[in-house]
Amino acid sequence: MIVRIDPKSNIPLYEQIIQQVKEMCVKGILKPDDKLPSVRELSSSIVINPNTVSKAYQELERQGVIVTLRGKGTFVAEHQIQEATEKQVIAMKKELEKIIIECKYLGITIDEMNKWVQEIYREMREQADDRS
Amino acid sequence: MIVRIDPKSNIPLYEQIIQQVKEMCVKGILKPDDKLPSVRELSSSIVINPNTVSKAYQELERQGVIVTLRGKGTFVAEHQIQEATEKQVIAMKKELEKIIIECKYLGITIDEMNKWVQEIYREMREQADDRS
Amino acid sequence: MIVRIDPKSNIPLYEQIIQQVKEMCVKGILKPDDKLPSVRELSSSIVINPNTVSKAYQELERQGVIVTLRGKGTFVAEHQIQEATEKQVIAMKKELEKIIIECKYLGITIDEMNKWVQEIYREMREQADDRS
Amino acid sequence: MIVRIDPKSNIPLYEQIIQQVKEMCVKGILKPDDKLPSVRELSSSIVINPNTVSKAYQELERQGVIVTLRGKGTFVAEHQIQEATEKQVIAMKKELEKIIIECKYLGITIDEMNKWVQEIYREMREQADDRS
DNA sequence: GTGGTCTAGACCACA
DNA sequence: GTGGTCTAGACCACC
Repeated sequence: MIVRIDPKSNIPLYEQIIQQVKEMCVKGILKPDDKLPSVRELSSSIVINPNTVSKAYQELERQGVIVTLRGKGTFVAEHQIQEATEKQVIAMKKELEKIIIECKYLGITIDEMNKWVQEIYREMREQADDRS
Repeated sequence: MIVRIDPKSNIPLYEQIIQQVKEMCVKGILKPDDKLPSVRELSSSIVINPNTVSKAYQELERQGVIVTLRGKGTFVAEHQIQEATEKQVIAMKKELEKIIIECKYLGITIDEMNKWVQEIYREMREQADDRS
Repeated sequence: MIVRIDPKSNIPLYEQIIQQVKEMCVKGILKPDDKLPSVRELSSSIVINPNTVSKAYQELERQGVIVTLRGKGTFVAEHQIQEATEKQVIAMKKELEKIIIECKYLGITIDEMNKWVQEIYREMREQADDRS
Repeated sequence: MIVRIDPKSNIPLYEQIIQQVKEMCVKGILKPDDKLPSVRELSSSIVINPNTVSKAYQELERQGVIVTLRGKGTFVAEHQIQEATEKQVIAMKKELEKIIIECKYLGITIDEMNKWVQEIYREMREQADDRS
């Protein structure tokens, strides 16, 4: 499992890890029951503090993305479809609106954005298929 | 101009102001040359520190959304479509991907997201038309 | 707000803080909008690391017990009645069963336990009334 | 003797075994002088490390729940009602309070909890009667 | 070996 | 002033 961290980003390191793990799960690069690198392994491989990795793993577990088996390690959980709460839906919508407004200012058209969405979705499907 | 701030949100107050001003500009609620409330007016109306409003205005001016004329006040700038740099495009794409992944985990389908995009765009057009 | 920590307990320090804050909220010692001591204040008053207090506060916020206002501090949230999920109900039931079994081994009768429950409940009501 | 282990639980495996054995004793599924499976038998049947089972058995013996007769095997001990020390009583009370507070936050009423207690007690009696 | 917790101390953004 | 993040390094329980 390859994780790429940008220490200059304003996104917290642990958040970057969370996002990448989720991305890999969605894209099928990580499949249920796959073992994640141990806290120490990952922290030394990307040269950050073990605590930071630990925090990321704990949050991922809280979200049900991974499970930790005592003394054995950390594993990708079974995919479970959650039911989004209304709050969460509103939040996502707001996020989307934010992006659209930003794109408008950057002169990016809705057509371009639609193309991106298709791309992203295609990538998710393809990679998932490759591995199944 | 009505600004709604949520002090409990994890989004910085000054960021919330920036977003709302930009949103109003894009939706046509604020038009070029419209006058914005002064820092003191706005800060007292939403009960936050004037420094926070000031910071928001400064950032908005830096982005070319508004202009301040010394002694006259702050006004909405002429809409100028920027040319997005490659970095910015990649950033927006990444943001979009992040949302899509998140929605996937929340059980929100791509169709629903597409509907949202249509909604948001329609809202932007309609309100802009009302005012033109 | 007085917090008592037992560093010898096998319960994590941050957990002890969480429990005590919740207890004080339920008993009415802490009321909505009351300000909690800052991370630094509390950590120095009970002589533990600020990170530990921070972790407790973050978890409390995640649970909706408290809210943090950026740069202002941490406050007791409005009481909101959650809807327990089935999983949570089963977990609580299991916990209760565990205690009952343990009590059985210790020769504690069900009548004694019932008395405890009454006591605990009375304490919660009384203190809440005192403050309202 | 059927033991069900959840490796994903945050409760240590050896603790889960202890709890289940005690539960079965209290419910009358296991009676004094009943033979328990050997460490190897149990460890292979629930697919965990023999050391873990061994640890559980040792702790159960320490608590006087079971006895091991060298060369013969492990057996359920005579039920002996202990005299609870004050420390233990306080600890159980605290545990109970913790649960009640938690339930309060989950919107579970005291009436519901009382029903649970009745249920649990009934189950303990019935199964004990079946076997006597 | 694994993850969980804690300390000591630092820097940063926010208000 | 506030909380949020991160590092460096330690100890512990569990398997």
